[in-house]
Amino acid sequence: MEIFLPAREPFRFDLALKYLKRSHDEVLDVVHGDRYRRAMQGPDGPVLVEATAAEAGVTARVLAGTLPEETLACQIQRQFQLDYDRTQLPADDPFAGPLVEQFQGLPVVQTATPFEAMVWAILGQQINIAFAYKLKRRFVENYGEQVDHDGHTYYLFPTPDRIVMIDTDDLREIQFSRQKTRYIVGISQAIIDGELDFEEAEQLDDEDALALLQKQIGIGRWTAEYVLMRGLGRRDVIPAGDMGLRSAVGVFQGLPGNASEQAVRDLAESWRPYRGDIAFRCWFGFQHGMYKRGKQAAVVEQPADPGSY
DNA sequence: ATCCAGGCTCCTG
DNA sequence: CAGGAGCATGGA
Repeated sequence: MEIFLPAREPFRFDLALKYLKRSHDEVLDVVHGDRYRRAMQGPDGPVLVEATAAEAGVTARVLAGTLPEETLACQIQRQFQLDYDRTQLPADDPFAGPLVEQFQGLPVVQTATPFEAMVWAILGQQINIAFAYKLKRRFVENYGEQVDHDGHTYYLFPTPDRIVMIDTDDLREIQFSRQKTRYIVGISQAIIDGELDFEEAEQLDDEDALALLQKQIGIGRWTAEYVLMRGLGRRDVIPAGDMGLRSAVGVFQGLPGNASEQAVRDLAESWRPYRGDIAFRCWFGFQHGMYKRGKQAAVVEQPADPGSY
């Protein structure tokens, strides 16, 4: 089975893949050349799906297992925001403009599920990204179901049911801190108990959804905002407390250090209602060597060749 | 060794 | 209610 999914222009699948290639330790969103592959849960068990660029869109197919065509379409469409309008981003803004222009067509690449976004955000709290990826890799390889195809192993993200069964000492063993362990097991249990429901959050406006998520221990403002932005497709939510954003804004404003969270929020006011799109592009730019100190603030170079990281 | 990294909780004043 | 200490863990 193979289906064509049209994308609203501008859209660049290759840029999305570039974002996904940011770590060698990424084991969920696998990129082989120009192919995106991902294992996920289907109605009849694990499946492996693939997506590649096509003329004015994306082609999606199932490589292993079975999945209803509509489910496949929805998933890929959601992960790559194929139907989002990217023509109204703030092109004239001094900070956002270069990001809008240089990364035209880049969607806010979504995680396969909101749950995955939340766990990933917790893993990323207060540690460097490279190490966060290592933690995720060990976590996924140890506790995720696997799908073998073409001599390669693909992983599903661990489920809440599986996570609450894990001996917490085993998580310490793979270098999870006590807090991360507690937070991740906690939200897994909350999902099982129906206390935390992403479909419920889906129905709420940004403010209320953020408040709902923040009721969980370990989910502060940054994490909640991250989940809305990367897992629930909300375009106007920005994790302004983020170190990367604060650093980028600090460079932009010519400060000796990072900008404050408030300064990021203030600057982002003019990006409404696409603050999330700009924040994501800022991360992408950061990933590609923008925002180096010493450069004239508003001048942003053409992104350096990626793939090295 | 020292400081920092895609924060959070909890306790002060 | 804002601000900060304390936390927890590895990497540069």
